[in-house]
Amino acid sequence: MTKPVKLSDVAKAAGVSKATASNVFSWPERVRPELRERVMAAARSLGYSGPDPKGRLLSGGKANAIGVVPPGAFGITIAFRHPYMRDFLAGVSDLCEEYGAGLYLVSGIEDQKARGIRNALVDGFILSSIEDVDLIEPAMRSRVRFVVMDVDGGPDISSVRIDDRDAARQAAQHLVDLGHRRFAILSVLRQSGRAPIFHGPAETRHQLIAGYPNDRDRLSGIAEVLAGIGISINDVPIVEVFGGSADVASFGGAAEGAAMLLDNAPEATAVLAMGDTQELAILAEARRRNIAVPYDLSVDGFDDPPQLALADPPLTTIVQPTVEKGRAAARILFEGGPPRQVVLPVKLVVRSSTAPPRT
Amino acid sequence: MTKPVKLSDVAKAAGVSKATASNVFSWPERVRPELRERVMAAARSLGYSGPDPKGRLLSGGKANAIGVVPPGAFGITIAFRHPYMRDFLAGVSDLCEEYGAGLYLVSGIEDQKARGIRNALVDGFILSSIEDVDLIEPAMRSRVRFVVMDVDGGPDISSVRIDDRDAARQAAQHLVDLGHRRFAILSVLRQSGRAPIFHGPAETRHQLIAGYPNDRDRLSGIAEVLAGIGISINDVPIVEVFGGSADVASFGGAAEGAAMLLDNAPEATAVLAMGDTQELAILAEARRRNIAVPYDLSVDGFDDPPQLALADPPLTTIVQPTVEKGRAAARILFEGGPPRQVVLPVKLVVRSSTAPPRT
DNA sequence: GAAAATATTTGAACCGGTACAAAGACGTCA
DNA sequence: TGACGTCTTTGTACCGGTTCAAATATTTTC
Repeated sequence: MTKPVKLSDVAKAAGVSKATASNVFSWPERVRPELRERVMAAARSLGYSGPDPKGRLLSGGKANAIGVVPPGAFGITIAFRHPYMRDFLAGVSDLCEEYGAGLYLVSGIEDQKARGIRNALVDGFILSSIEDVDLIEPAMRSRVRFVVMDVDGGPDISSVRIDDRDAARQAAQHLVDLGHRRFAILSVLRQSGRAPIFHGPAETRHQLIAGYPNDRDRLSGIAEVLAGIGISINDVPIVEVFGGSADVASFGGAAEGAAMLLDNAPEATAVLAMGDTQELAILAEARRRNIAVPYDLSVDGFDDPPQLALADPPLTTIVQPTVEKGRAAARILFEGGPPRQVVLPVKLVVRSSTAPPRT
Repeated sequence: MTKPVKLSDVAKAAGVSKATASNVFSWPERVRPELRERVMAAARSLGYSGPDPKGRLLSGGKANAIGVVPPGAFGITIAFRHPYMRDFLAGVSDLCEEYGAGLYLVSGIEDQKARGIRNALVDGFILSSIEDVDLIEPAMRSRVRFVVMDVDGGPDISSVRIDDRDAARQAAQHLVDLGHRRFAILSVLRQSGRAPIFHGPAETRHQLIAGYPNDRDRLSGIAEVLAGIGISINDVPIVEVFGGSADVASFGGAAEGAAMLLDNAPEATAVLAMGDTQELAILAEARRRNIAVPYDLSVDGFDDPPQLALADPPLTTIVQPTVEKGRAAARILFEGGPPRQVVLPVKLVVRSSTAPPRT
């Protein structure tokens, strides 16, 4: 293994200073053509193919890449297997291409992630999921900019998220417009391994619920709409359940939660499921009980992996602008400037899981 | 913007040498606990959060990442949108996760790619497509290892590809077994913008064809099987056509090529399409002419994007072990050692586009 | 033709760490 | 007590470039 040629070797061979040799590659127009050609010739004959990015990087340069920290416990591979992540990253990659930057996927699961963040050679980060909130701390320590997805980290942290409250309003309003008056909510518990929790009537429900701010926002959006027709959110039965992934046939604990909800709220004509997994779980549980969706029960949810449209019946749901979320996050990183908080609008897609109540 | 703290600042603050401070972070067990704690305390109070990867990288370290150069003219975004690339990268990412390394997607289209390669901060590369053959040169100049996909670059270049000849044998044998005797071939021309070329009877057809070695291998696999039943490949009508992407509704020039083939080989009972786009194009053209597949014409192809299974009728085709290709390529990079050439087996998936000839 | 303006080239100081041999500290054994 | 082995710590030389002010050439200007 022969020692690799470096810039100073070329400079010496061409009889110029290192600085000049450097200019030949990085600022050719600053060097007299004759000399430039001499350096090039030397480089060619030594087999030098341009500055090593390692050196360039250290010397104040940019890595010319942004990093994405994939969510959850599956590591990088989820980036290519989960429909949401694929769309999201497609958006990120659009901007990377536009700015001629590379895209780096940070490996590591669980506690390894922080290490992955510290060691990544990038100019900025995207923490791609709400599950990464505990990575905000290490990300702030790292010396590069970053953007958090789905969380409002305050004015000092760049973030991109959807308008959860408005999303909930749209979903709830849709059911109200259909004539529903008796609701039940299957909410999200973001703690793996926790059993479903049933909440009967209670005061200030939407502040007590154990979810993330996003989930509280959704609840308060629902509360707002229901208040408009004289219903208090405090009277609506709620089950919180850890959802797992909609990709997993079992839906994690969501199946159990769905059963609990139907047990405790048999009078409901409409269920607001606050996640895609939850929505699929309710559908499955309803089928098991011979409850016809949407005739006996309307189901409306959040998020839209392909399964929802392919379900039977196709599920009404709130659709996130997933690709646009990726674009927005990357844009913040590339454009620089002070931290920004971007809130993107969502869209209610009415399919066939909602209908007027039977009565 | 305050100047970032560096290792030497910490060392000074703790009253130790830079080397000791470095050890505290990289080889803690080499430093006496008392001193270690003193350095850590200094680091904490200065807000230093561990060695900057930039410095570490330059100093002989590894980037701890491998790069993938996406094929074609779409840049990175194809990595998340093209079914083949998604599967391939899922395989690559499996290995990255296993080795705790990051995955870097190199941006740049066309001639920008070489620059992207030179500037990428990675320990190794995968040139992910046969379309990247012209990048082998720049890749060799770069100082890192690399693997080429789908091409046999000889013993000095690591490569991963499928057994094209055997794939063709399987496809041809399948048609022969069904009883077909009159064949036509829709081959691949890998030059964008070229018009389809019709090849009537000619000598040593499979050597003259203008394709890549892979396509020649496929032709010679077919030739071998046909020779077994007394048919010379030289008597089989062939159209070569640039395929474009199967994602594009128009199939690029493939539609034109399909028409040319059916015009010139009306007697054929079976078409061997040498690419997925070609197969879809033949199917579409047959439908336009009211030729029933598979009753009037059997169609067998290579590669298996989801469209093929969803086509009407579902298409018989050769399926590549796409994920495994990604794994194998990454494995070569991670395991190191001398260049290796990996050839993976393929599988014929019989669906509904092939049947015995009508006669 | 000389001073002034402009274009090139260069030396030296970083960029932020790691590696390794040599030096110093400490304990052990004869 | 002195030679010797083991642990720690340190000085110094890289890793491979970029940058910038100062030095040197080359043109312009009058």
